[in-house]
Amino acid sequence: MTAGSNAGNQGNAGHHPPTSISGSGSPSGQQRLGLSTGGSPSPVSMALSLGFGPPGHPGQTGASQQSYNVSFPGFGSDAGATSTLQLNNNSIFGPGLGSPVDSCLFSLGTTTEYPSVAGVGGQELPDTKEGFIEEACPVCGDKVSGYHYGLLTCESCKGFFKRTVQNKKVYTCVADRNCQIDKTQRKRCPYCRFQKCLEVGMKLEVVMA
DNA sequence: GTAGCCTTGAGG
DNA sequence: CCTCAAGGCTAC
Ligand SMILES: [Zn+2]
Ligand SMILES: [Zn+2]
Repeated sequence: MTAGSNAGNQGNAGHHPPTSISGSGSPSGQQRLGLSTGGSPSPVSMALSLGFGPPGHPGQTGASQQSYNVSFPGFGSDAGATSTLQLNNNSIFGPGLGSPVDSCLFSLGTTTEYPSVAGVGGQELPDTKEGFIEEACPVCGDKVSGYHYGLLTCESCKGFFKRTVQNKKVYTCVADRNCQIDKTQRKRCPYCRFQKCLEVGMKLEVVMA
């Protein structure tokens, strides 16, 4: 459970939990994606299954639970690693938010990979000694401005994530929910952008807290 | 709606 | 007092 364990952990009731990433150790241990291709230069070939519980029925008791199921069946090391993120209670996609989809399955081709983040080759951790060489936002690839909602992201994605969660915005992908999120295309499909935000590990609880 | 900049406030 | 991140503000 590389991801499941720390999916909703860290009682971030306070403020800065682990800010001691300067040079050693893991920041907050937000290594949720089973990208542990330790030794496997495998490309990003995976199929993500986002399983939304309640499709958004008003009859629901307010959608007490929200679960994102991310599975990676195409990984050599971890065959079929499944990460489950469970959001109890205040699910953003609860009452007012009709989930755009019940379940969507999109596959990222071999050529489909993140901008320039360590991503496949490693984790989304800063890096060795000199601060973070990887100053690329894991979502859009823009320059990182600092830690936002659990990981290093750019200012725009920080604001986007904030706006989305706080105002409980609902987006809809006109395509097949597999839009490429780029710095220049990130405005194109907010749905896929937000999905990538979650996929990358941005924490909803921090915003809703 | 987007994104840069500023303010706030806790923790060290 | 300094640092960092959450969140507010606002020009575009
Ligand atoms: Zn970004
Ligand atoms: Zn899309």
